[in-house]
Amino acid sequence: MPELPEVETTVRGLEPVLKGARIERVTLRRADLRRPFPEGLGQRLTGATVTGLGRRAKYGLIDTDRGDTLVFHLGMSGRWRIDPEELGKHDHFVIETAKHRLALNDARRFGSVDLVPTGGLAEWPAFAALGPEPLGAEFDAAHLAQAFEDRIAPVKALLLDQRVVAGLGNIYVCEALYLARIAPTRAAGTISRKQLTKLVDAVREVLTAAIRAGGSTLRDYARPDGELGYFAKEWRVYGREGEPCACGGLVERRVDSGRSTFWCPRCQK
DNA sequence: CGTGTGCCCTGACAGC
DNA sequence: TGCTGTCAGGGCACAC
Repeated sequence: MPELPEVETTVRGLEPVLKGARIERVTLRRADLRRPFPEGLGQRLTGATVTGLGRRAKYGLIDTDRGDTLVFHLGMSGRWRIDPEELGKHDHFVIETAKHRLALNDARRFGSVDLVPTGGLAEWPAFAALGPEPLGAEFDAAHLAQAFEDRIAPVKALLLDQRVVAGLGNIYVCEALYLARIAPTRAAGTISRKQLTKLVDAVREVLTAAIRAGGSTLRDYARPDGELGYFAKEWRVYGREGEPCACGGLVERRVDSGRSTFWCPRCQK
């Protein structure tokens, strides 16, 4: 369930297990995910020591002492399993240290793994065009005003555009728009500065709360059969079609090119 | 360029 | 150990 908070949760779960550890063995159990694994990935990682972990947008970062960063994306169904008792058919990429075995499990294989020079991450093609981190100082009303200027596209579509802001996905965009009382179909360029400020606050609030809730799933992540999912009970509109909103309206759902949007037409304008 | 659509892949459900 | 249809957090190629 990987949007920014889930990737952040994943990275925080991996950190105590990987940081400072030497990678003793790497196993590729198939040739690709969304794309082929990088050439020589196993050799290039084996023997390296993990110096730190991080996150950019929805990508997890594992830095090594060889000057390379392992960049992983969880796609739709990816997750790391820590010390699984046995490997399953979707455990495609396995890293072993002296103490632990980590398996990147991804049933739908929309995820990816890359090895990028740490110093060149910012220029790496997938990162070069990314917008600011939504929890960082660069993401503010002025930034959105510039990104939305003269745009007639629905605000939801622009918030999902990683070039505008990096890390939001379908769920948290719905949630943030709800908190900001902005209709997802609203033409982005017509939103007032005051509402943009509210939207920035809403994005931050939703993500922060989700990361906080994700913290409670860290323990689960550390289990071999770790399942996710305490975030769902905090959703205000996502997955709640037909349920009452606090304003007295009913949550509606619409589908655009196969993707669901949930919102309350009564209080989101 | 901006905008909208469809596809990659597998599994979980609901309904029959 | 049914079957079929629908849906799922992302990202990208492509058409207009």
